[in-house]
Parts: sequence; structure tokens; C-alpha cells
Amino acid sequence: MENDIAKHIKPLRLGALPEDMRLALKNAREKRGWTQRGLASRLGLTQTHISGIESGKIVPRYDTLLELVRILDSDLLMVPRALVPVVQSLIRDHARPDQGEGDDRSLYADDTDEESNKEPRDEV
Amino acid sequence: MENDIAKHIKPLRLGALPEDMRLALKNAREKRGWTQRGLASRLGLTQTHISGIESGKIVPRYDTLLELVRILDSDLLMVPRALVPVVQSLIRDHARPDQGEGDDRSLYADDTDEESNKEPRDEV
DNA sequence: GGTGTTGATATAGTTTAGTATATCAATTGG
DNA sequence: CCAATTGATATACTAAACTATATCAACACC
Repeated sequence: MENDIAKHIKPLRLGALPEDMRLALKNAREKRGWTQRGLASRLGLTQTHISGIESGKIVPRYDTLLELVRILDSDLLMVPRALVPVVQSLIRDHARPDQGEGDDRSLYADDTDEESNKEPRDEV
Repeated sequence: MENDIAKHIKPLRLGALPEDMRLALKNAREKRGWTQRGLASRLGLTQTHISGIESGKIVPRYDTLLELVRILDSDLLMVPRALVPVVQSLIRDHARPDQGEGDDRSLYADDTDEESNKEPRDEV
């Protein structure tokens, strides 16, 4: 039987962004009425690339993800473990200030900031 | 003269982690009494690599940075812009609960969690 | 039906993260 | 003084992000 199970047993590295984050990115983009092509050109990236990131085919570099996240009006912060739950609560509250204040819902909360930033007149 | 100035004018991408973050990572590592080699072997990385990241020679992938940050008892969170200042304050307060509660100090606060995880007896 | 847009995917190429190994200056400690 | 440790750095290689281009199914909309 050759016992081929897990040939190298190495790729313990994600292989894709966590689904939560991917959805948050996608939602934030769509909420702004941007297409993958539109977002890509704003950042000087390719549609292929954005698609790969959103659909979990690749895991971007830190700088790439940071640009992505920032153009979508968020940021990437390094938070001490002890504070993570609190910060996550803050984020969820910010997203839907109506819902009950639980503690482990879906995370990342797709940024309901209600600002119609249409018009991709940016060009680079 | 050929006008060679800025051949492609392209590399608008960081080229290194923000210094704040690099220092935070380095401090967190040292606070634990770990060497670059120790940390590297815990993560299955190389000392060369860690050195490159800490000294700003390279910008890691998201997954790599996440592992790094996590083994140092922090996490990487996607935070809506509107919440960034609040979260940063929380982080600073957590780091030094004595200092005055200003709003724009040095950021990232090198995780003063006071846990002596010494013992780098890892070898490889 | 036809035209256009959107997101996914294929192929082929470039760039850079990441490996493996080794060396070296600056420490530190016996 | 010598030996060991630490962080940086050099070289050569591999893996994966990222580009450029093009195609295609699904969906709209006229």
C-alpha cells in the first residue's frame, strides 16, 4: 500500500486567507460598488490577482493585503492576545449596533460604514 | 544622459514592515528570551529569514507574519478605520497602564504581558 | 439573439519570499 | 586569551506571489 499519507507533511501554512477575512474584503468591495477590475486598477494590481485572493487561491504578502484592506477603509493591527476578544466585540458592535452584544459571532464584521464612495476616477 | 531617473517608478510597495511593528516583534521575542535561531526553529523558518524580517530587508507573506505574531502572543486583526484610534489606545493602555492616557504615542506597544517563557532548548 | 460586464481560470513570464549553508564582527563568559 | 553565542549578510537555489494576456460561463439588459 506504500503508505503515501501526507508525503511531506509540510504545508502547514494556510494556503489562503481565512474565509472570514476573504468575505469581509469581498463585501467591503461590493458595498462600494467596485468590481474586481476596478479595485485592481486602483491598487495597480491585476484582476487575476484580486480574484485569487478573494477566492482563496493564494495568500498575499503583508504589504499587498495592507493596501487592499486600507483602500477598503480598514487597517491591519497587531493586537496582544489578551485584547483580541475585546477588540472583536468592538468591531462587531461597530458593524451592527442593534444586534444583541454577544461575544463569538462571525468576526471581522464587514464594515457597515454607509458611505457611497462611487466613482473610480483615480487613474494612477 | 539617458534620463535614468526612476526607471520604472513602480516600487510604491513598502519593501519592509513598518518600523513600529518590527520593533514590537523584536521586543516580544527578546522579552521571551528567544534568539532569532530559537524563534526560527519554533516556526520552522530560518534565522536568515527572521533576521531579514526584523531588520526590514524583506516583507513577509501574510501567513508568515501571522504565525510570527501569534507565537509572540499577539494577533493580526482587520479593524475598520473608524475604530483604529480606539483600539490603539486600548493596546497602549494594556502595555503600560500607568502612563497618562494620551492618544498618539508610539503604537503597537511591545506586549508587556510578563510571562517568563524562557527555555530555548530546541536545537533542531 | 446579441452585446457587454463580471468573476474565475489557464498559460507563460518576472520578481521576491523563503530555504540551506556558511561566514563574520560583535558580544559574552570562562 | 580563547571559545561559544548572537545577529547580519553572501551565495545559490526553490517556491510562490504577482504580471500580462486571453478565454469562458454566467448574468444582465436592450
